[in-house]
Amino acid sequence: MMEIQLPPTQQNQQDIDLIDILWRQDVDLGARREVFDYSHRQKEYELEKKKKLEKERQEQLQKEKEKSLLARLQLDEETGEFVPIQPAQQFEPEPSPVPTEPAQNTSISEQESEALSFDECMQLLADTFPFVDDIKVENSPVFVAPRQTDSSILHPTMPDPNSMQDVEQVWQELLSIPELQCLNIQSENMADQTTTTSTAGTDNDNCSFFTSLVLMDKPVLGCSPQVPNTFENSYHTLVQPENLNQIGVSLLNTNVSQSCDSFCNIFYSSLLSPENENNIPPVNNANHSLTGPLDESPLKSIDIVDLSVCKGFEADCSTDMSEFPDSDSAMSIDASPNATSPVNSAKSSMYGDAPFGYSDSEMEDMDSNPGSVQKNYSICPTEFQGDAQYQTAPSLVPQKQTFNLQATRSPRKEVPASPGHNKAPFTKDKISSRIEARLTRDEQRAKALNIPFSVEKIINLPVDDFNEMMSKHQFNEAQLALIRDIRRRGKNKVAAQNCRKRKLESIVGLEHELNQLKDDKEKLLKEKREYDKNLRLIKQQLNSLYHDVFSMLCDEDGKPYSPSEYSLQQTSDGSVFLVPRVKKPEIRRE
DNA sequence: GAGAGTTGTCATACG
DNA sequence: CCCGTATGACAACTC
Repeated sequence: MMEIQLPPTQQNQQDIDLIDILWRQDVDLGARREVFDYSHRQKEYELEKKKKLEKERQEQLQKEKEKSLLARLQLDEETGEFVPIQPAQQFEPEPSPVPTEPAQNTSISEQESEALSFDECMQLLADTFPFVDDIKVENSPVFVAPRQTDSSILHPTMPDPNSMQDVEQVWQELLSIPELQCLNIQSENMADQTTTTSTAGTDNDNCSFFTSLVLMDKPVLGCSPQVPNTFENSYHTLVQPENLNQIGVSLLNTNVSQSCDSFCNIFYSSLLSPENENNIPPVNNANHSLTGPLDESPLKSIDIVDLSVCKGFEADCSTDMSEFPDSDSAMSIDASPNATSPVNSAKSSMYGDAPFGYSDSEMEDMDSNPGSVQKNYSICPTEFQGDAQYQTAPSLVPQKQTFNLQATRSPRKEVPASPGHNKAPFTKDKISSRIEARLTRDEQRAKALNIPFSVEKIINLPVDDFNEMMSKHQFNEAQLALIRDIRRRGKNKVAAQNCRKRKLESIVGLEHELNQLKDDKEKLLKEKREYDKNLRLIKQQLNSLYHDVFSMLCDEDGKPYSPSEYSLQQTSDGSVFLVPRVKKPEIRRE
């Protein structure tokens, strides 16, 4: 299609005629008149421009999110990874976001003003965060405040596939925020509380915030049809602090959809809370409303877990580890775990501490006894926060069970993925743990013992260089044993590989040789057959020649010689004689 | 679930 | 004696 770009000022009658002519030419091809309409295309161009702007806004917002996320992280010097700042550091014990004022003090007008501020908030959100608007308006009726909804503020439009993708992306990012992931743990604690404080201990109770969030990813998904009603009914009353307090309780006793409902309630109540109401900068407020109220109690809950479970865990670890048998290696020693590198802190994980004093073979024991080790991991969600965190309560997070199954199926790969650093559940950690899972066992062991060389170096350096390198560092006996074992195993591994390669090559060579010999044999047999054939032919010819010659011979009487009585014989000099046949056997018999 | 192939490891022999 | 290498045997894992 031809491109005609004329500013309206120059669009004179001649141009319009030209457009008409062109349109008539192209109308057979299905072109519509609008194609040639400058204003129409101008509109399209503006629409595209708008879309672009929206996209840019989204990207900017994502960047801001990442920034705020990074601000909440600190660099783990040991691993070089970013881990969330400890809850104790990051989250000062601040008053609950839930207002403590009695509900009766809140007048209807105040509620309305709050509702208006909510609308303002929504307006600001809609302006700065259009796809959030989409989420709220299109996907979740929960977010439409039914009584105060102003259609001019919330524009319900048909879901755009692109915006839907953006929505999913946003939710995934939300889920990757450590604080939100902590919701999982919080919900577990809630579930624990449920089992201890209430009698409702069904599976439904195990629905977690995490689940809610995941469900929000879909038809906001998991929210039951009653959600809008629930929200509608409780929208005003939710603003009251006592109801906010009840949210937690309702969470404990609800099923998945109800939990989702509660999450929505909390989400919105956080928007409505006075704390958030005061500082309204749109984007920040949006972020804060997502992370703020959600990240406090969960992390407090984690602390409780830290204090209760992990201490026991550490004790368990120490006893368990000390019970591990000594190495199978002759070079291994029974150095005590106390003789460890100062690098290890008291909080380092079992894999960080325990291996000292245990050679690689013990590590293998651990590898091969996932039950003895991984069980311990699984009871400490905050200390060991690789993928195993989800093992803490499989029933709580059913969608993770497939992963757990896989993890138990190949414990070898999984155990090493337990770096033992104090990490928060964070997507990045998951990735890194998966990367670690690809490390060889020796690499994992070397890492666990803080050996400063790469396994590759340990194995491949020449003896002199290796000894020189070793002399530059001070190692305890466990480390020395491990390094020697790594070198021995590495060398042997390569040797075995070479051996197999040679064996295969030898087999291939022998097969090749065998085939060649078979070919040769075939060739020789063929040749022999040829020779035999020729020989037979020559014999026949010779025989006929003999008879011809013999028949031409006559005695003195002109009679032919009888072949039975005479034969022709040739001497070495080529002369031929007629020799009478001597019946030797008869003579001998006589 | 059985079976073949692959890989890592160990034990042992040898140079 | 130590070290590296070669190789058979075994176990774990994968397909």
